[in-house]
Amino acid sequence: MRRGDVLELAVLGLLHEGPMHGYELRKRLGGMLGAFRAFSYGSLYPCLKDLLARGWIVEDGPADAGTPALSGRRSKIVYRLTAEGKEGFQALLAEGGPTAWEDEGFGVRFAFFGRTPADVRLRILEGRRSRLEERRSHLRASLQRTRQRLDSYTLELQRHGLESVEREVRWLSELIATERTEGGQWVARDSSSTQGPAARPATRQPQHPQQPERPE
Amino acid sequence: MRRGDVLELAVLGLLHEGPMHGYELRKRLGGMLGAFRAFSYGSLYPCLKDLLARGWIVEDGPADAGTPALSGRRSKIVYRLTAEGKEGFQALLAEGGPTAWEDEGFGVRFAFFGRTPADVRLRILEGRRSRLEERRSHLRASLQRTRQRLDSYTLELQRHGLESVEREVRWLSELIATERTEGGQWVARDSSSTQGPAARPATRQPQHPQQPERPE
DNA sequence: GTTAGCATGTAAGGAGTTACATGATTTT
DNA sequence: AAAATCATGTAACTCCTTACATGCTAAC
Repeated sequence: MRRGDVLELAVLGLLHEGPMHGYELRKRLGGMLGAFRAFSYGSLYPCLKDLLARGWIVEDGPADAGTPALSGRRSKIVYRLTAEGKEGFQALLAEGGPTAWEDEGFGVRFAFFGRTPADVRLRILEGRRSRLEERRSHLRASLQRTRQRLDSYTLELQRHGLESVEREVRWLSELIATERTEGGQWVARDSSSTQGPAARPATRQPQHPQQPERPE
Repeated sequence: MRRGDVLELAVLGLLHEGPMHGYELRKRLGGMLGAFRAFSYGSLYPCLKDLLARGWIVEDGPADAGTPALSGRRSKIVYRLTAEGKEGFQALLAEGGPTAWEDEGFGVRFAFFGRTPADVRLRILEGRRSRLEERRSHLRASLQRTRQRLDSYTLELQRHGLESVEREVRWLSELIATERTEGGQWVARDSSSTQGPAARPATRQPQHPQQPERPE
């Protein structure tokens, strides 16, 4: 059955912020990346079941300890991360496998960079960048080849795609540079020290001056 | 069984350029959008089987009529689009359902705009744009809400995501403007008249003159 | 003559969605 | 007291990938 990497990672990451029940998790999931699709309950609940079975999370007594009026009966099931869960989360993050450079896999991992050791962060950013550089050269080659032979819309699509990829590569390069200079030795220890390097990577000019694009 | 919209559409679209066998189709599929993932044979061949059963494509005698040395025995199975196939293709394009505004669904449809009636093109572009505008306002709201409370990486991710979406909306708006002024009444009639409106939408300076390097 | 690449398939399974079924709580 | 929304789940289905199985043809 093996639940999906992305969803599992996201759930574990969110539960670092404190115990939560399924419904709430799903909403937070939707908001996380903005563009991230919101994982239906049909995926979420089975995923929670798996994590429970593995002992990475446990059902909690009402974490609404403050709120009155729900004494004996509880309709919410609140999940809390266990020590094993935290370990598993770190292991998944560090895994770096091919899933970590793909769009979604990268997105979730980046979202939890605040809890990720510096070396792993760098590895993921660089892996993602080379993935995109591959895509870029593929697109460039395709544009060269087909220059004349293709109809205008296909061309426009490829041109726009190429621009997007180039933009993303520049973004990653900036982030990597920042990590290299600032983020050298910081490592997460526990959930209270949620503080990475400075907010924005270096200075960000409106126009990208020259940037020879890092040919490989 | 109902094969997937995207793959089916892509196959039908590609076959408009002339008969092709599976292996070749798969390669073209990979190149189409550049970023488009390359659909494994495990999806492609069953899809072809479905289309065949529906009568939208037929097996052709060796369309390598020119090449010698493959007389009686053929190892390639060449597929050709039927009239029903062309009709079905147009119907799928025009469908406009929610799938048409999603990333992949939009991508394929755009790639075949050269064969799409002007009114359908406009509808798809506008649908896509409002989809992205939704995403944009969602992201903006999220950024407002969480300004302080979130760690720097999550913030940076959302900021970058928002910029991407805004860029995409501008692109679509340019395209829509061009369609409105130039592409008024053009409609595809048959596969020979593969010519939409002018190549690039409106004016777009060649800011990056040529790609000098092209690594790989 | 054997490796490499072309070419066609199938079976099993992974990852997720939709649609459904159910009940509790809050709002109107 | 009805309607909305919160909350939890399951079964069936979709779409696609991986891994396998097979044979042809070209190149070295």
